[in-house]
Amino acid sequence: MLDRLLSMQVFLAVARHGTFTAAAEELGLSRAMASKHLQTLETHLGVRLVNRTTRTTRLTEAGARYYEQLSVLLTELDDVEAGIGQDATQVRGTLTVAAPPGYGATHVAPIVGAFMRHHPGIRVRLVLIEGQPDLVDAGIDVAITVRELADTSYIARKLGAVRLIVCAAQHYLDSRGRPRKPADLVDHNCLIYAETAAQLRAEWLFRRRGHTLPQAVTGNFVSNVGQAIRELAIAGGGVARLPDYLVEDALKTGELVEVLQTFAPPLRPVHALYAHRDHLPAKVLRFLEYAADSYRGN
Amino acid sequence: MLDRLLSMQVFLAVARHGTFTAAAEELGLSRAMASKHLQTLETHLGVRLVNRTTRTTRLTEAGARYYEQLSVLLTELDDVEAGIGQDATQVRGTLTVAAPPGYGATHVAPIVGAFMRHHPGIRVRLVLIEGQPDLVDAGIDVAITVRELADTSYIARKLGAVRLIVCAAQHYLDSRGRPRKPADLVDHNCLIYAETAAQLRAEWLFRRRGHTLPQAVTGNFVSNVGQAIRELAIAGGGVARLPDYLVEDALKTGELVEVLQTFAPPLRPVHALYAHRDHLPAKVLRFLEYAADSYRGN
DNA sequence: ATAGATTGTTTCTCGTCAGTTGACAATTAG
DNA sequence: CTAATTGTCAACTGACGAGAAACAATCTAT
Repeated sequence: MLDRLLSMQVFLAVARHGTFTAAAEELGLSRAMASKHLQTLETHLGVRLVNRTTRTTRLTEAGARYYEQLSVLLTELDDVEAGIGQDATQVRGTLTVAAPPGYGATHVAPIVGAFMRHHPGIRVRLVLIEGQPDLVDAGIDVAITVRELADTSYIARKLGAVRLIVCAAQHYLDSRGRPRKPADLVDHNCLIYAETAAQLRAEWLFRRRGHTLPQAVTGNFVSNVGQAIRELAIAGGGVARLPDYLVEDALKTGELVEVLQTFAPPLRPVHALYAHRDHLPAKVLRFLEYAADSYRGN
Repeated sequence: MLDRLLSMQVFLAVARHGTFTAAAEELGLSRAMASKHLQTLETHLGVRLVNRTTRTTRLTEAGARYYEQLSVLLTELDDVEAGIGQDATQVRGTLTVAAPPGYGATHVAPIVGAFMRHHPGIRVRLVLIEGQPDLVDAGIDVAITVRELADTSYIARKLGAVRLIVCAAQHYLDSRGRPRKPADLVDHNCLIYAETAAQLRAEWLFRRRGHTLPQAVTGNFVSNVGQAIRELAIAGGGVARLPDYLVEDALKTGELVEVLQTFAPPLRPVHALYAHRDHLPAKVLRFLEYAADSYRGN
């Protein structure tokens, strides 16, 4: 089957030039193929479109009508394709970014805001959500995560890392004692962050003599909301392990005090996740670049 | 290259059904081909149109916009094609018929008129012209001829025949004598019909003992307009050989008298000529049938 | 848990058809 | 008359469209 769209273009070219040879040349075809295309089109429609002798071509009545209607339709189609194609080169439309609530509000939102100032036409939907949603289902273009990568098929681009800080309120430490080494945590009430909040135990990683070793901890509280853990820790509820962005204010004001700093737990990576890498629209590509630059620049 | 139009239809079907399998089934393709079509389309546009996992499909922003615009364009295209296709089945538009002036006015015009009464929507342009014009150049759908077929590439359909009548005015015969056999014509002033009016001589065919024999004739008048020859003959200008439809009135009134009737010259065929036989519009097909029926019925 | 069903994609193979080339018939120009 | 140009037809060939089967991912059901 010949490409019907090409057949139509052949017809339009023949109608415009009045000759198969010129039409074929314009479209980069041989005369023979131009002839075949028109014949196919006529058979498809069941109507002769062009009366032709060896020296003359002339549109039939049906051909003239077809020409008028088809030429506007095909130019409209070109316009549509050109308009759609701009998504590949121009930042426009709505960009949907997902991020964890705390980190999103403090770190992602400023980046998004600056990105929007650079691209006035863009609209952004910032979704603050715990856990790792299905990007396609939720219509998310880019998801920012601050956890180790799960086993997904998403594409990940590393943006930076956050430090996990073990900390507690000063008055909690005064009453319960300050841990000096990771093993001391077994005597403390540890506030645990967990996605599936079924267990009241966890393993926190610490660096010791060049090795990363897990330390089992338990406590009376578990949550998938980091801010809840922070508030509980400030209230003296126990020892928390939280990312720096959640606690840096509290550390400055003295509401929380860092402990076990010399056993610096490994950095937790910040990734941008997206569902695929084919034909990404410009809004996504540019935002990924902008976010990466922001992390490098800070 | 995959058929781009089909790729678009695949995209629309996927958008509508939300699944490749259903879309492929609707279009009679395999899942594999549906997938390829969409990929090709996305590559062509440079934009991803459908985000898909193994269980979910969801239009991207560009895809949603493309769907809206494309669906109306493709239905418009269908409408156009359906409208054009009607030329193959419905009698409509303008039918251009060519005929010799005399014969056209007396015989073709009535047929055309009856045809128009049967098809109220049709418009007819009846071109009365001597000679044999280029059908394509002149935009003629059907040409009626009353001559032997020239060596053309046109398609001919025989409609009937006219009798060539040799005749003269009575007072001419009284003064110059009445021819009794074809050879007697050499003593008469013969009025000659000729397309290319260069020669004052011609050969008229007569039937004699089962054979058709030419008789050379000459005279002082030649024309490519039959009616002019008739008027000159009525005025006593000489012997004319004219088709029956031109002289039947004059024969009834006695203005002209037939001679050499027993040597009945061969019938001259009436043909309908048209330029091609592929994809004839209904207006032409039906008119050809109608004209043939009219000749058979009379 | 485990197996089965269904999704979209990939890989591979095969047969066909799109497209070039070259000749042909018809026509015009010079 | 020759030369050039028209659209079309016929033959050839290489690429690519299309189906089958395997695969990876996911949901359902037992």
